[in-house]
Amino acid sequence: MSSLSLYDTLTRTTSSFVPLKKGEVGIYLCGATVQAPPHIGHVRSGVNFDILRRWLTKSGYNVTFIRNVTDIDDKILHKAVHENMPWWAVAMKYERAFTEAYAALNVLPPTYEPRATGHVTQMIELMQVLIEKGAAYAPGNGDVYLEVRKLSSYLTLSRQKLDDLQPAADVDAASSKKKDPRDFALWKAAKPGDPSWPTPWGPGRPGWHLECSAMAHQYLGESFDIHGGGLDLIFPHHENEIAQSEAAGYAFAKRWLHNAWVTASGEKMSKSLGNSLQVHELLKSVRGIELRWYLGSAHYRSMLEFSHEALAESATAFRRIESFLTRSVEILGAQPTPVLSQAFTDAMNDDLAVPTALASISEALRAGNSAITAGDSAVIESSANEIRGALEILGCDPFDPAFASASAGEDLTAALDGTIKLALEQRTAARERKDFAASDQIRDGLAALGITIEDTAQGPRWSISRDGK
RNA sequence: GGUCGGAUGGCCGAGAGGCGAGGCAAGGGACUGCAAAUCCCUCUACACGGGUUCAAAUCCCGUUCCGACCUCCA
Repeated sequence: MSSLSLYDTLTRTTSSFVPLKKGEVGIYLCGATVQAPPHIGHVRSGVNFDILRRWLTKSGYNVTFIRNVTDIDDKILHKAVHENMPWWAVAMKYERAFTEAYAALNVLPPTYEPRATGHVTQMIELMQVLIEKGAAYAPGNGDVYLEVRKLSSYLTLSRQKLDDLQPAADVDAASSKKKDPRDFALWKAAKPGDPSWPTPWGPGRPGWHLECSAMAHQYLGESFDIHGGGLDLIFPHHENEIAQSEAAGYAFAKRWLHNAWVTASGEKMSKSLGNSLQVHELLKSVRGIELRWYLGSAHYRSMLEFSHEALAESATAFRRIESFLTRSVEILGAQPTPVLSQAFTDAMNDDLAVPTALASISEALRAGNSAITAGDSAVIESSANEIRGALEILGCDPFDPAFASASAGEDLTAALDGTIKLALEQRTAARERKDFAASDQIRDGLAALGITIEDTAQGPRWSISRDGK
């Protein structure tokens, strides 16, 4: 049995994963800033880390998975003006959109999902510690800053030098109270009309970075195993989290994992691409399980170049796997029992090498399909078990109730099945009397309704072939 | 300017010194009344130029192109 190795952005190397506490893993994932509907880049992060979580759980760890919601932020405030809604209504609206997207993709709910606005107390406490230790200062204008010059370890995650950074453009130096232009705001004084919370330094609202340090500390303690997020968070967000937390005396994250982007036309996804790559839009052309399969199929550290063609192709490949499992149930009369193959396990243990793991599924699929032709139920069963075991880890198990069709009830399905079987009996009769015109008419008629007929050794079977949900 | 990635066959996408992942598409074959599904076979690549080595897609040097971050992006 191999053991898990994971990459670490801090060391830029892959190393054996050893938890701080035997049998336990604490993960903090930077979740969404709820200021717009989720696009597939956002949920790729969710899917990638969900696979990590499932794999750790399967490996026997008790995983505490914290994924925050940033529900107060400049963009949310702007959006509130734009949409003529209170800022908290904007945050809630998009938080729900994210929750729905995660659910559609079978991303397991976090152990806890803390909101920034619910942790102002912890943030104030953290700032007090930082000020006491001399790492932060409140210049009297209501802001609180972290003094980055004092931190020798600052910028080690992104491997930059403080003096090489381009000077921040956010402040006109004249009015700034910062000791150094690169000092960053832990807390921002309230401007007229802004939401605010009372603090010892005056009313204000959280800076972007402070929340994560405060919440990670609250739920995972001074030190925890894995901190994750998108590549673009390395600097400044994660760098600043480290600065705040270490200056407060916490050891903080032992390992950093960052997922790469979904790109379109070689570029990182952005709002300029419009709404077409929102999860909500894409789910009109493929099912959630298919979108998840696509997003999870590339290695988490590799860029995934999005195209509608690639997505459609990926969905086709997935249906092929799903179709085998469906047929295995028809033949064996029972759902497969998830089993992990050695090849799959080894691949996953190698820094979650999902693409390699998928190759093992392909092999099992071929063996399983051949076994159907040969009527070898032992091999059908073992192949189906192995495939289901793999799909379960990838969060793409078609038997998972999370993917159960919400629209068609069981009664309806049974009625449809009976109806189609009547037609198929007619067709079989026609074929037996070699009236192929009549049999083809039935098949074409069903095809026009989106129902595909396949003649198998066990007789005809049908499936709904139309795209969509 | 600083930091960090990437370039693999028609397409997607792994690998990271030797035994040429896998998928999709395409062509051929088997099966079929014809299909569909399935299986078998074929096509075999690592941006460019040097170098190291018995051996380089993989290591080193250089070049080109693409991308990301550099204070509120997953």
